Amino acid sequence: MENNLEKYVDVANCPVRNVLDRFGDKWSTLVLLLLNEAPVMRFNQLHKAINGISQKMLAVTLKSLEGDGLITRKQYAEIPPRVEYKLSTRGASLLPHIENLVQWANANFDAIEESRKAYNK
Amino acid sequence: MENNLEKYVDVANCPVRNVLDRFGDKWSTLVLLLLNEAPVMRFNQLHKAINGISQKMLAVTLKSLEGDGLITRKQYAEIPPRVEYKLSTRGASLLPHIENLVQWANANFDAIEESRKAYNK
DNA sequence: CAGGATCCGGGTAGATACTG
DNA sequence: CAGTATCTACCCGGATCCTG
Repeated sequence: MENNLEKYVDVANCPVRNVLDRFGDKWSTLVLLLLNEAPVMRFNQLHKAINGISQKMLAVTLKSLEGDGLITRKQYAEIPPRVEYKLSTRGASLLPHIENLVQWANANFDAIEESRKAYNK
Repeated sequence: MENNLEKYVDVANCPVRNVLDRFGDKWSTLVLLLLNEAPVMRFNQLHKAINGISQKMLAVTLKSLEGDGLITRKQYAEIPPRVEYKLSTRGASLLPHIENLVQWANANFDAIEESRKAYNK
């Protein structure tokens, strides 16, 4: 049993953590879910759709997702510039799992809220 | 379509985010995965098993998980004190989804690493 | 339009010391 | 053993301004 747990022990080098950290951040899942609803989206479209995100964080998030190959970025040589983001195959393969979590969260939200209240009372 | 996205828009009041934030943190998933491997675990057992976590953060994480009803805490009136943590039914219902993510992460880790290298070059 | 650069404040994790 | 208390440092995110 002790050995069984070793695989989780080394947080720094854990591949799971390394990957999960990416969409455990504040905005990544949101972007992925949005890109799953539309075929492509532009920067400002995402910016408007995600209430509260700053330009900076959207840019950072998109870069991170692009760097991981979860989304693709297509830039058109036009003026004004146009950039389209879409889910990659890899990103699409991740999405069902995220949606499962979303469903679980929705299904358990009320109960969890009650637990929290009872706990903090 | 615009309306379709509204549900993700309000980050502050989003139930999904509200729930996902809890185990999107640094340690929660790790604790849940560990508690899934053993029937019960004590504080120091977890502390040793999770390399790098501080007492404080373990305590905070356990409280949060207990507050959400994902784990249960059982304290024995002994000296020295003994406290056992175990997965609750609710926590157990969440775990399959986490494990799916873990599998996905493991399956895609190498490819993602390559993407990152290529991207940062 | 799609970002980049910079500056700044607050929260959060970590270290350390202490306790029932 | 199983935590709490306090203090500090750092990082992340937001705001603002600027640009190809």
